[in-house]
Amino acid sequence: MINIVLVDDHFMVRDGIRAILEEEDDYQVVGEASNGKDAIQLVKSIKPDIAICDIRMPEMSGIEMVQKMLKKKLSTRFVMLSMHDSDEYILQSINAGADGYLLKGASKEEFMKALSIVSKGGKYFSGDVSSILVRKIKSGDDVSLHNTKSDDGSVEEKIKNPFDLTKRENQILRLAISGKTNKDIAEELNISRRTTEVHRFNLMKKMGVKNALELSNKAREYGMIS
Amino acid sequence: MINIVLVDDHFMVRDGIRAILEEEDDYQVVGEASNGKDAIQLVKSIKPDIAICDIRMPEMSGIEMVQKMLKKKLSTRFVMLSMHDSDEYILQSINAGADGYLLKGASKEEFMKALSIVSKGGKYFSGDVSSILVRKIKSGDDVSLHNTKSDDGSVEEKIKNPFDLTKRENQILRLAISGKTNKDIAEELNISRRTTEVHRFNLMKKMGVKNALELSNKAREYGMIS
DNA sequence: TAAAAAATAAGTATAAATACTTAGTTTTGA
DNA sequence: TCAAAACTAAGTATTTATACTTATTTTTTA
Repeated sequence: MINIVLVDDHFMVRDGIRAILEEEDDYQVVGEASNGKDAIQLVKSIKPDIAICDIRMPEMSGIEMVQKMLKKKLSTRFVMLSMHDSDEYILQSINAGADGYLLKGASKEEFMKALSIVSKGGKYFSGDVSSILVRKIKSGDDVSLHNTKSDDGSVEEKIKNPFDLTKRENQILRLAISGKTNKDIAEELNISRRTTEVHRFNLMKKMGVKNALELSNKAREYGMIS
Repeated sequence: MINIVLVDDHFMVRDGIRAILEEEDDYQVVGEASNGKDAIQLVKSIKPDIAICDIRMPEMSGIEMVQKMLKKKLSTRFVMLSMHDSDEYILQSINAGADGYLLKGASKEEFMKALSIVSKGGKYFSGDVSSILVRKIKSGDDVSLHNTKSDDGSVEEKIKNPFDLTKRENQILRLAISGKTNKDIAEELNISRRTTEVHRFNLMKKMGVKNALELSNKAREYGMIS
């Protein structure tokens, strides 16, 4: 019997997965959580074989959650669920140490296959993940698969911040994306307009974009906002 | 017995709702569809009491679907499901003629309450809908609750196009939002940069925004893109 | 506490966006 | 078919963004 915990803020999704798993003899749902914090407590106490986790959740993302849990060296394996077939989510999930990545629109068959593989110690990532990895590696990005265990806490920062933006840059990114001009931002942060311009220039360079719209789109693509 | 059809591209959500409804004696799921086109055929042929529809779906949005179906004067009532607590989705749903609006994160209790009300001929909209309506009305927006039945096909246009943008303006909106400059757009469309500028100026005025980022944000907010 | 990183802000230039107006041409729908 | 709407594109002016560099001060952290 494989024990499973469900982590998703949408009860309908949890119920859906539960319904599927209840039809299977080898699996049982032993717990549910609707947010990352509860999930951490739950997984620590009941130590399921697999935790199926939504990526986008209020407060703490599924990816953050997985990282935090893997630091605790639990035997639980993590399968991420996502609405989005996003390169970056898949990469972040791999880097965070997840053992699987599934789209919510996946078929029941794919879903069960993934659970079967992961429960046996394998890894399953939906979509054409290998092509994503190849593309990323070709583009020169460092797709290091060093699973967690970084002796410092730097991974955490990295995940939320794929481009190594500083605190100020992040702040200005958000304001810029909301439609504020450098002048507006400068006033809001009580700094010079020129300073704002420099921060914006730097963060755009870091993210490899050439105007504010691309910045907005890339930030969205990489899940850096909302 | 209340017959229900589920329309959602995520099978897990469909299964979740099915699981909830199977616990209830008064409800039964008589059909499922994963896209708008299939749903229209399904609803036409089996005429359920209620169709529970996701808003965001590939090809045809749930809102579009509801409009098309209401033109056919079916007795089926529509409850919209959405991940987003968006003013505009709620308004669009009301305008399209939906009888209910629920968030996917709603509790089982709220969900059942909504179905009960709608099945009895009432309307249920989750969240503080009244405050949204008040706010919209105060802001001078025309929140006309004329349910469908417009003798012409104009409603359809309106829903997708809350700001009465022309075809060209819409085209340029999309390109502008993707990060293209007026020059890029002009080249792509084989028109003068000045023409592009005019179109952009006009559409920004129509949408009441003062820069490209606000344009992007508003277009997203109003579900005009992806 | 010294070195690295981050934040600050100026200079200089160019490109692009924004804010309109006017006006000719083409499409379209009643 | 003919008026309205849409598309086209020019003029003019101002503001803002982009693309850097250099350099000082402040904050972090090893």
